[in-house]
Amino acid sequence: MSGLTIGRLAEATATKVQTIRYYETIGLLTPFTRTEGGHRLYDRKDQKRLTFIRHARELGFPIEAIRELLSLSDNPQTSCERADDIARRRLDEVEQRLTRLKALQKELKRMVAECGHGRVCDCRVIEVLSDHRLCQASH
Amino acid sequence: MSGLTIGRLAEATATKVQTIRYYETIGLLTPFTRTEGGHRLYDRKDQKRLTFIRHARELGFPIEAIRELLSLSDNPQTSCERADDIARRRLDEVEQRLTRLKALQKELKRMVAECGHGRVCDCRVIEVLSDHRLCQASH
DNA sequence: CTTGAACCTCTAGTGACTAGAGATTGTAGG
DNA sequence: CCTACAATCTCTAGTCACTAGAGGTTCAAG
Repeated sequence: MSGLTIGRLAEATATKVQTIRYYETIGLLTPFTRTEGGHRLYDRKDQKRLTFIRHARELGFPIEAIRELLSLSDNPQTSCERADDIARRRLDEVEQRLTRLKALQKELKRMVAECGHGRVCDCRVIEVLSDHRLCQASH
Repeated sequence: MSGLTIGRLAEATATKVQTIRYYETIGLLTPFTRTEGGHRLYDRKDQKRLTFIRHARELGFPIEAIRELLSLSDNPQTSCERADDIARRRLDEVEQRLTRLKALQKELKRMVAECGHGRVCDCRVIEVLSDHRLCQASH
């Protein structure tokens, strides 16, 4: 009997069993076959595909982008312009988030640093939250 | 007739009408009264409360944390230790995300930079996604 | 008194999983 | 061959913080 069970595949790719099944329901990853009893069986190709999916997810690509990247990957002769495009868009997003998070970090740091550890009525954390004008960074 | 309608409150706080209603269903913000016909009416205190909520959301505090911060704010004589704690936890989260996003940024930048704009079979984007070992940063 | 904007409630959808119930299958040991 | 029991199956619902829309009612201006 060749093929990995869903449990083994989950182990091999550090993915939860339910997640793998979820990818099947949304049409991202179908097991190459099933046992007579209905258990899923995956082959090496499936495993590679899942690795690709997980890696892209780790980099924060949304499922729909991954769907497109997979279909590009399945057609190696096509131009890689779209892949490039998708990656660049993701990079833009990441950079926007970075900018925002840095502003948040600054503000939170200041709030925490200025808290005198006394009562709520004197608390800088509560005070700043009540009044945006007390913020220095824009967020 | 005193008080703001939901629409005016929405305008004043740059919040969507539905979002304000949502905050009511989860018990975060109740209008101080209603018209005979059932329309919500908000007062200044409600507006301040919503401002607090929105500001905290902008800083990424989850609703449950905001609920607690609000109740602290309503009891100014209590110690601000918890408020401090919540803010510090949020700061930790933000810093963790920053670290991760910086790693993603690095990896995506490299992917995009190394793409030769040719065919998919030679595409660095696709190649890196297929094989995590090609990544330099851990993510 | 009419018009039409603003409001009402209720339900369902988003993204990417995650959790659990209740039933079936696979496999190792006896 | 039988028995445990782990692993798997399907199906449904929950997560978070909204967002969108249907279908109906109220309010304010003219």
